[in-house]
Amino acid sequence: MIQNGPFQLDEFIPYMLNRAAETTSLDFQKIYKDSYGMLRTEWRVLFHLGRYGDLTAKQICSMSDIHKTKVSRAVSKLERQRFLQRTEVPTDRRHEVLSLTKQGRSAFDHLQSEALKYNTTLLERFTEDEQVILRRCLTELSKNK
Amino acid sequence: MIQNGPFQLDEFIPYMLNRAAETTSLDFQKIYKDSYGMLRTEWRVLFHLGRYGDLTAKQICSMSDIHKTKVSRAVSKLERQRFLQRTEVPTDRRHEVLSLTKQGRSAFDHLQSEALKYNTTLLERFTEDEQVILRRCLTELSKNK
DNA sequence: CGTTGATAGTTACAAATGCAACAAATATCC
DNA sequence: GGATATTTGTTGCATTTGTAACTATCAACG
Repeated sequence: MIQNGPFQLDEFIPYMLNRAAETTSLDFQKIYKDSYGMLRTEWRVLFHLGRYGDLTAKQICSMSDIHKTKVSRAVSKLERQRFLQRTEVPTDRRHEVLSLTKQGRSAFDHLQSEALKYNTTLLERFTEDEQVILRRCLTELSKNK
Repeated sequence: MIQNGPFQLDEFIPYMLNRAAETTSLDFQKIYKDSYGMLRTEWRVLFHLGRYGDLTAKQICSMSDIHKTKVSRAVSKLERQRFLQRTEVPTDRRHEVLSLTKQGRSAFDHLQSEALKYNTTLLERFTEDEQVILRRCLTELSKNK
């Protein structure tokens, strides 16, 4: 009952990307969810702060393309759980610089090493050349033309 | 304030996959949302039926890894909008075979050609070899180990 | 100044989702 | 046959999300 034509659903790139993203994200989610009760957005905010240093919410939004309401809520929860703290910028009180607490830094260090391990298991199925191409394609596809 | 070490957040595969998936899915979503008021899951269910012919909800779940409650709700809405119809299987009345109506087939034909066009614009940035590798990687990464 | 417009971030409300419990039909095993 | 388990699909409820409206601060321009 397979239809004819050149197009195949299983080769539709947005669909393939979604499946791969869901499979790998849900898999890795177990780690930060079980260890720290974090949701995906919280993990990403933590990771941006750990990776790039202190940032404002706005900067995280721009870098990640996560919507500002999601970032706002993730920041609130991470603050409540003492993973980060806010500091008002005196020169412009609309901004708040976010920085990891000691506890947040420790969680990041742990999760970063877990992420590294997980990334390695994902990539070891591919050759070095394939890994380079995959990364290039994904970076390209993330750009909104 | 960039940290040291081999690992880079922007090379974390689940993160890169999610960004690429969101960018492309939201982009293509405009088409089926504006034309038919469909949500992502509804579009996917429609596409499975159009591509693979009549299926039960269970089969769609297995093929797509979409949760059965999401499929159940998408099927209800597609039925309400007359894009598909259910037929009880006499030999096993737990199953219901889903099939596209004339209207559902017409929507599928339209959206399939739009999807083909969109897919082409996504892939034309890459060489033939890169496309093959990308597809292989995504298929591989969709498997749960 | 003072009005207007832009920016950072929060919140209210409706919609979508995930989980667990559920109903109904069938399969299994004694 | 009959108790129990399994499968298919739906529903209730709590959580998460998206949109739009909102507050508060700053910028621009007369």
